[in-house]
Amino acid sequence: MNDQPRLEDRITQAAERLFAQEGFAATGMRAIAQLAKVSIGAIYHHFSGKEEILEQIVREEIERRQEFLEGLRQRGLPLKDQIERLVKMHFDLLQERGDVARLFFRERFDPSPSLRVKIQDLYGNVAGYVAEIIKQGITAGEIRPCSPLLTAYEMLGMVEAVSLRALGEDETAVQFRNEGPQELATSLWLWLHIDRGGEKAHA
Amino acid sequence: MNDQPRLEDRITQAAERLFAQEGFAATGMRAIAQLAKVSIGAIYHHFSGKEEILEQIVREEIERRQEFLEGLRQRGLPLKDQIERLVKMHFDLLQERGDVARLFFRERFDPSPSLRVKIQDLYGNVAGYVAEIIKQGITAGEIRPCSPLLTAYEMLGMVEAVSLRALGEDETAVQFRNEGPQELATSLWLWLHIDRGGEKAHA
Amino acid sequence: MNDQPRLEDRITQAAERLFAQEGFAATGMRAIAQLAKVSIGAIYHHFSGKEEILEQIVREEIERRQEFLEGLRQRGLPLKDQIERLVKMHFDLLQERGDVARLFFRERFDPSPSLRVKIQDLYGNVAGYVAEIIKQGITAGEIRPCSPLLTAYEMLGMVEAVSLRALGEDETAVQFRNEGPQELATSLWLWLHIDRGGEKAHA
Amino acid sequence: MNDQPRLEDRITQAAERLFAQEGFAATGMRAIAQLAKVSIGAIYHHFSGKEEILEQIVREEIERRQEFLEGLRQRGLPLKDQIERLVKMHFDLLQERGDVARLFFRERFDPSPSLRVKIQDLYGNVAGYVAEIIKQGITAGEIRPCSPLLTAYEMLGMVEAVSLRALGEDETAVQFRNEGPQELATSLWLWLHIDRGGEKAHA
DNA sequence: AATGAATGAGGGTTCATTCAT
DNA sequence: AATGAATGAACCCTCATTCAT
Repeated sequence: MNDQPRLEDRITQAAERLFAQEGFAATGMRAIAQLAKVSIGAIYHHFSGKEEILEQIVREEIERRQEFLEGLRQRGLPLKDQIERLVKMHFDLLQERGDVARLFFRERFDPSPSLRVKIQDLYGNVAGYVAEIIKQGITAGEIRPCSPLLTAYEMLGMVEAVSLRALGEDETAVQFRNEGPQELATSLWLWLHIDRGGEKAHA
Repeated sequence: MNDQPRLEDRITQAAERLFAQEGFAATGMRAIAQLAKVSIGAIYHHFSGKEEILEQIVREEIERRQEFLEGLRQRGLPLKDQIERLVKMHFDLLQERGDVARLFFRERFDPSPSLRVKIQDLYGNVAGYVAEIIKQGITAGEIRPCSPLLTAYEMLGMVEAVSLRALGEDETAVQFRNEGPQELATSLWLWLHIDRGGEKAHA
Repeated sequence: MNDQPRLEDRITQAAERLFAQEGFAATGMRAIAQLAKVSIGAIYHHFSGKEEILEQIVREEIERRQEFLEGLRQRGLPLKDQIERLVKMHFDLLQERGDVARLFFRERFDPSPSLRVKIQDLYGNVAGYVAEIIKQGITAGEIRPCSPLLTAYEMLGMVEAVSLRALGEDETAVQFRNEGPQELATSLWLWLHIDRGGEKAHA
Repeated sequence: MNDQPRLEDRITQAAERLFAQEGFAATGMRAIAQLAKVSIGAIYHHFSGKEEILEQIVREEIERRQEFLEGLRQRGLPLKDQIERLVKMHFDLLQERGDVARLFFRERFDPSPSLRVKIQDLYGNVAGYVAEIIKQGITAGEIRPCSPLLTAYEMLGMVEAVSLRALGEDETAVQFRNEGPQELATSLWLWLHIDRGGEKAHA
């Protein structure tokens, strides 16, 4: 029975998949128990209820992204590269963990406050980090003056909209998947940075 | 008995509010009936089921936006003004019809295909229209060459991200509500248009 | 709109078909209204409810059979022929009006007393008539002494069991349909009549 | 809590009674739960739905009768005794398990195929067994040549018709209950067997 | 720690019937 | 006579959760 990771992880992994595929509301505890090969009772030994499972998933995802962002920050890369990587992170996460990404997009507007707040925390967290980058860019004279946080939301919104549209299998999705990351990175840089020393911004 | 709008409208209005506040899945027919002051049976007399109520809400919203977009197109405004108005439309819709907006943002990623498809249709519809504007701008030499559809999604994503963050009552939300529309319009124009005749784009 | 028989008949005909095909409980008033091309309200103008429609169907069927039995009685046929015709009547009714026959077999045991009583009346009526024939046969010395009513039920049971098994489309049903009437008539006569004057009963 | 039989049996017993008294379609799960003194949920814990309860009832009844028939066959009784006991079995089952008998008679013609097929299986099973007895009787020269299956249906039909009429409390029912079994056994034997060696069949 | 039988409120939907028109 | 919108109780079933084992 221990041929798998810890029982708690089996539960969150099963739940993650089902929440994303079927929806949080539509996923039953029985389904989670079945997929995790665990008894229903066992779930309630580790979690106080369905919502707590989701909370744990969110918490783990927050940590995962924070680690990524922290790593990015510490590398001291040029601004342009940092932006490029941020964009890439979104696309990669959507490919590797598309289920959970979709789950987040959906539950971000969940009516249950406790849940929504946690997911929006994650979002605010990422936005805050991006805003920080922008602020530094402004200070360094690389980015045109603007409201860092507002601009961060704009950036994230752009990336998300394209990423999400890239999820399907239709022609547009495929195109977006192929061209999206590069196009986004170029667009963003073009939009943010200050054209110095006569270089043509739109060259 | 006719001191209220048509029964069908009372139902959709009640459903709209509840779907947005509680979620589509979490909203019961009984709750809709109660809020609409209608018997459950009456709902089924006008709609084949819960999903059809949502369909109607979506359909109406599509029509509402299409009318707006059509009106915008026919006015023959300068490109910059069109974009400004598009942005404003989003913000206004979020204030006047915040419920339905939230509903759409949430259910856009619902796993139930019938639901998702309907809402994504609305989104694709708007995106298509924006892409059309962009294409015309490119032809007219006012907008830098780019993939119109991808850029449309970027635009909509930017506006949405800011609009959504502007929904709450915290300090940031208030700020976004005040500065957002103008900032977005400026940003977008700055980002899209071609700097001609020696004007400084970032002046 | 009067391109059909009386509205009342349209209703009973539609109901008859649906009751037989779908079951009494499973048939909705809306379905009857639809098939009869009549409004629901109109049905309630002519019948007090669903049960009364069934009652009317039963009543009509009772009359139909009573007419047949009355006609048979008045013809003064030899006993053997009367039995032959009784058997044939069952088979014919099952072919021509199989729906309603099945309906009767089913609802004969319906829990609703008012309904059951009516259908059992029909059955008792037919049994009484058959018992009468048997009694006359005994008096005439053509039929062996026996309890006429009990024997009548035995006879009807035999015929019914074979008729019902003959309803399907499987091999056995087809065989029963082909051989049943003759075999039943022969069997019955063999079973009932007194072997007089040295004729071989089992010849 | 275990002062009663197994919960599953309580459910089938309650359902059996209600199905018979009220009809399968007219019996609600709530009523079953109430009579069985069980929660609705518990029913669904043991059965996949209402139909499965019926299935189980049918299955048990099939087994009960098969055991009886198997026991009868293995006793190696004279043919006449076997028939006598078959008839008696029907009457006894109608007294001891009148509910389920009525249930079967009614639902045998239910339009829902899944239901009908299950019950007709039971019937075909019994008929097949009776046909087997008849076939052996023919081979042994004790029964006149005939189509065994058709004759089996005739036999069962006779017995059933009398049994059913014997169910009520009116005068005829009482009479049938008293005289029926003997009269049926005598009739059947008279009808089936070959008069050998000059005995008078109708003596 | 782990099980899974049991709970019963609530899910969406259908129904026979009523009644204003 | 005829309509069909409206009613709300009842339908079968699923749910998250509890608890004796």
